[in-house]
Amino acid sequence: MSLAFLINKVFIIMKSTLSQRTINRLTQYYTILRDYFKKNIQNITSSQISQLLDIDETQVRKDIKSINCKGKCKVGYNVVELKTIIENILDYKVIKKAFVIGAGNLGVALSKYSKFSEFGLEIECLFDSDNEKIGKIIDGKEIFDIAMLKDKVKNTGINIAILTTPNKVAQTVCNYLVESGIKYIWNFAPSILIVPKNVKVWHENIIGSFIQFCAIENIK
Amino acid sequence: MSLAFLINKVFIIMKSTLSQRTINRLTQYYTILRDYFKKNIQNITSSQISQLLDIDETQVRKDIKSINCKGKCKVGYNVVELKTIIENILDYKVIKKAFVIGAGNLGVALSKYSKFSEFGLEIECLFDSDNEKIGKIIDGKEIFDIAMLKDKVKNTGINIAILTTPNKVAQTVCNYLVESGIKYIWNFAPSILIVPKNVKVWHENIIGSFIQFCAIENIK
DNA sequence: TTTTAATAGAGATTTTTTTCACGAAAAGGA
DNA sequence: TCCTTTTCGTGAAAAAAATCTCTATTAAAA
Repeated sequence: MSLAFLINKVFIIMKSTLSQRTINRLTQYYTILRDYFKKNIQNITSSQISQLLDIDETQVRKDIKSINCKGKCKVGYNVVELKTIIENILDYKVIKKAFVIGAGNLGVALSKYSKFSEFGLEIECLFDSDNEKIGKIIDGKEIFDIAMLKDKVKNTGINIAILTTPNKVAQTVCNYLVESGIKYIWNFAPSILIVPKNVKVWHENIIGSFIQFCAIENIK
Repeated sequence: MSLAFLINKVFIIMKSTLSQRTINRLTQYYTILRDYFKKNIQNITSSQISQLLDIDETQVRKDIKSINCKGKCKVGYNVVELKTIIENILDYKVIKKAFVIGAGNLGVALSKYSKFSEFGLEIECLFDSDNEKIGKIIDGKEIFDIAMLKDKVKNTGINIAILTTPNKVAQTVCNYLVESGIKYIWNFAPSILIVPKNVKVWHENIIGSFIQFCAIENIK
């Protein structure tokens, strides 16, 4: 049993015991850590994180403890160490290739978004059904006929799709994605998709998120 | 004391007692209700919602109870009624005007996104500092010099900004937004913004959201 | 060297959220 | 009309999460 195997095993065990909420907060901490890292700041305290995110100090310490990162009294946590641990636990550096489905405004914007690669997400290519769009190149990524998806899945082994089609065709396209072998769907359409148990959907309900913001802050 | 006033008061009281989690789930229920409404389905049961969203049945009923919507045994909830109540509580139909800051790919995509208006969000115009972009029209909305923001805030009374600038200038631009009178910032840059207490920020950390998806589903 | 102040860590407590279990209502068939 | 089944409604229990309190550590000042 190699060391790498053991370490990987530890990570798997740890990640599985983290609650969704903790994972969410870790991504928030990570944002700050990137920033501190860029500014060459070496240490960060739980109260600094706490103030920036409006999260209880003890909560921050508990989260950090839960990923086995040790802090130093009077100093705080080492920025590089904490950042690296979060990267490893949350697989920030593992390359995840995906297809963008729908070459509309959002699909194109996401395909051009260079930040993704910093976080391990690489867009392989786009798919659309519009003949006007098929064949065009977006930032080095070709737009293919959606009919070719099945082959592409087979040839590349990629099983993540970023769904950016209009609402009304979302379920139809989704069914086709499933049929083509896609296992993970990051859905930007504001609709709930029905999929088999072995396919996972993550809803990125942007407008719903804004409505939440308005409701919580009572924006009129 | 008018009826409208009383009703409004009841909504305010109710909204303030709703937890963030409940508000989040209500936006999810709303997505389904829109869909059922379009398909002309008249009733929906807690177990249908529960199955679509993988949320406990009782939880769904408790949430719906918390907004004073009554169901009927053996029938479920009236789709139109429940939809309308959620719309009223979460202000789906209240028009909220906003500025888009940054006319890059994302800023333009959001400005062109026609769905927003269905949910009460209207983009007034865009702002950028790039002379190449200033003066152009995106879907009927002009791109202005960011230096003009202060005046625009004063003239229109709009106090919501959708921040889509690159990370490295986000805090600088944010400071300028605050100075210009913006009170609510919907931030798409993956960085935490420091603002005064009277300004509220809502972080839409898209890539962080994807990382969460990967971590929770253990995508490799 | 000693003292002080800042900060992590850990256990206990409280609060919130979710789930369970059961009663009541009501539609539809016998 | 009565029975059966479905589904809502609700109080109690359980689980999870957040917060509080106190202790231990350690860097830096006295």
